Amino acid sequence: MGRQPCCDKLGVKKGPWTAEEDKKLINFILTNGQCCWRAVPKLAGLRRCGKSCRLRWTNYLRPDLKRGLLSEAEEQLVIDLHSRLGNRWSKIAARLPGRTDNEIKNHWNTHIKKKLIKMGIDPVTHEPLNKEAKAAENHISETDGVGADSLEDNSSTPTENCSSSVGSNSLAKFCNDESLLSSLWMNDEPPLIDASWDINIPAGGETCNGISLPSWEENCAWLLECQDFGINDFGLDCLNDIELNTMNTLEMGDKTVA
DNA sequence: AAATCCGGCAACCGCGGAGAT
DNA sequence: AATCTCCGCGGTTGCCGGATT
Repeated sequence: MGRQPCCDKLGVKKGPWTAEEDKKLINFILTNGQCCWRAVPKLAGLRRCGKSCRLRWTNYLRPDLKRGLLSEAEEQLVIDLHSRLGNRWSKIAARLPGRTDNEIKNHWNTHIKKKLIKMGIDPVTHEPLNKEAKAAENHISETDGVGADSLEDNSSTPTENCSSSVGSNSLAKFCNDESLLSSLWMNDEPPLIDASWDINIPAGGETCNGISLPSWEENCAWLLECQDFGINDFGLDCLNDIELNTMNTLEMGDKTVA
């Protein structure tokens, strides 16, 4: 049907985002919330395509993002979810507060995959590698059903699924964490964080599934540190009082810490 | 110290789904 | 029902920094 490009390629900037662009995007989203991404670049004064803005926001600028390496618990959760959902990174990410699909995907490809292979587990099927080889020898196509679609079927309990698919003690241990897993599999919809993110910033230090959520202040602190610009540099003249107070508090807090 | 290699991660690309018309 | 538009997802690419030679 001849799909149109997502944006006018002419005059659209690509590549790494600058601090200035980040400022503009943050400023715009905080002021207006997330609206039509296609319109964002124009309204925010950015020479980017809407898609790029959305990606930058969701993967990097969102204040509810956690930064840093995945914890052991998170990693195990990713492994377990992957064994059920396959490469549905967004679904997996929805169950890990403060993590993005891109982050999880990258972590999977760079760390977890290797880890599993080292442990003798096939990162695709989550079956022991030697068993896989055997199955391949016999041209058994049983594993066809282990893909993502079959995983949609939540008829089996988490523990059943775990014990059958894993040769890893640590993963099995993790799967026995009933409180965590039950909350994950109570229903098809993920708890808490699947709802689209909006400007309702948590007060801070909350937890979800035993995994601590970063506070708005922590995230902003990270942002401000990394971008190496202060609140006043943001040019957030249009922020409302609450937002400005929050950020000012943060800035003061940073100074006391430092 | 310089060159090369390699791993990690941010960002891009293209496709499919969903809603609107 | 067909078409259009937008959004979100997953795969892939390419850059950057650290490790190694």
